[in-house]
Amino acid sequence: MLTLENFTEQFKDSLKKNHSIIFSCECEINYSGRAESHLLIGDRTILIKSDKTLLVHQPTGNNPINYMEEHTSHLLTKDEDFVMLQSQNLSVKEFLDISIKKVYFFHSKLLKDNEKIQIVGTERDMAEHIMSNPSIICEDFKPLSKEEHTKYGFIDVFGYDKNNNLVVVECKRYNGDLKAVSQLRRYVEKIKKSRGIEQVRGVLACPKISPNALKMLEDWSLEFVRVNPPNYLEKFDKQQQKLL
Amino acid sequence: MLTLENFTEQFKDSLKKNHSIIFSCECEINYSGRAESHLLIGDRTILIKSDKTLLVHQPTGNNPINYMEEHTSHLLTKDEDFVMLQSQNLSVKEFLDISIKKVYFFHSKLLKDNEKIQIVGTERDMAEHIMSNPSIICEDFKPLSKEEHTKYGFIDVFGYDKNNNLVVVECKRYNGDLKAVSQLRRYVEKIKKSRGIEQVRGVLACPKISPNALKMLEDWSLEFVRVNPPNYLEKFDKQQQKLL
DNA sequence: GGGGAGAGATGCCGC
DNA sequence: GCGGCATTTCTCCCC
Repeated sequence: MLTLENFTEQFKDSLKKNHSIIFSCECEINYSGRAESHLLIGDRTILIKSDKTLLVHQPTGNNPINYMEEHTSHLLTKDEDFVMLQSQNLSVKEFLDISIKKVYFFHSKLLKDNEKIQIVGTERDMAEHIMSNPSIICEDFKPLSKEEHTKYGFIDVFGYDKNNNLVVVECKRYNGDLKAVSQLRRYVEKIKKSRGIEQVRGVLACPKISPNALKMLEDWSLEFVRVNPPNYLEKFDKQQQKLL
Repeated sequence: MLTLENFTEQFKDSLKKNHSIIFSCECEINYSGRAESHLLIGDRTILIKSDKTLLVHQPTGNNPINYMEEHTSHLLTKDEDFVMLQSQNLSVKEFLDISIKKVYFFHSKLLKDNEKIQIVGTERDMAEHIMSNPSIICEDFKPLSKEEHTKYGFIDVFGYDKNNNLVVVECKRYNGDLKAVSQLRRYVEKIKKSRGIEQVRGVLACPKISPNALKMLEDWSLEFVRVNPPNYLEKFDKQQQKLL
């Protein structure tokens, strides 16, 4: 447990030095900006990063309960029985007030990290997999390009079938839902209109599809092709074997 | 700076006590599950919550760079020059390996928080505002219900205009985009089909709309009604005055 | 648990 | 900056 005096002093010093700041405290929080939120007293963990991002975490759950984006200004003022942290981001008109009653611990340090994460197994990887293995979609499918840009959105994969019909493919790495069908339909109708062709096929390529989405596909004469998600599953199997 | 021995001991003890754990370290991270990711060596801050949620934060940015959801198991094993933290969630088949080279600080404490956040200014508030002030949509609009459930999705607001035409309203609290128009169109066509009526109006109610979305609305004979976002803006103005 | 949709969504890319 | 869209989206609600 820190005194509020010690906390105030350390906080101001760390902020000036551009440190990453971490502390746990008992506090009350009010937010106003895109929406408005209120959170009564409880224990939370607060991070302020070197880019002045602020995150407030409750003791459970994945997401921060409150947050402020980078380039936020943080002002600490000590009162009788509490410390007020006022975080403001005027450029996006957002305000966060944290009334801090007790500080359980405080730490700060200049952290350095120049690495960027590498991710495989995204929808883009799935589209590339289809480009390399076009027969997944249908016999003699000839893909033309990927990420075709139209005024009504970007098409994942685009090509011709063996009868020279245009085919629009929308990939989903997990479940195909109503939203995915709507999206596919939008692209198909845009292509029909812009090219003046009546016969354009639309294919939803995903591992599985919800019943309502399948019904909607059929209502609009679109097609479902079962495509397994990208091959990160093989790697998962490998890692699982390694772990067992 | 902690020795890896001290860190290992404290970590295991804190985990057993169900504490919230916070530490900063130099580490390397590999993830395998829904996708796969790799992150080379750098400084990160790691939280493990009492529900066994794990979050990894880089020194900048809003979102965790890696994470594991609640009920994940965390196993620490000490090697020669590093400590390996293996986090597994078998029920969702997700695996995270963190190779920890240096520990800058470690802290743990049992945190207590029973409060739930209260938020105002959501799309639901906007729908309720329209229900109470139906003339926003059109003259003599008579709303029937909110959140009408159809097989093709849930309709925000639903009612009749002065000529007894059915009106489907979709609210967006910020910008109306292609997705919103697709969504509205899906509902309108579903209602037409299920009720066997040709004349159903579709209204997109939002503060602003993108040019392409407006074009698409017109293409499908749908309507745009400018509706201001919920009145949290008044509160923001109040707070802004307070702060100035 | 699945389906559907919002979120103070965020982040990325492209124009 | 906006627009369009994926996200290891997450979270909530309802069936």
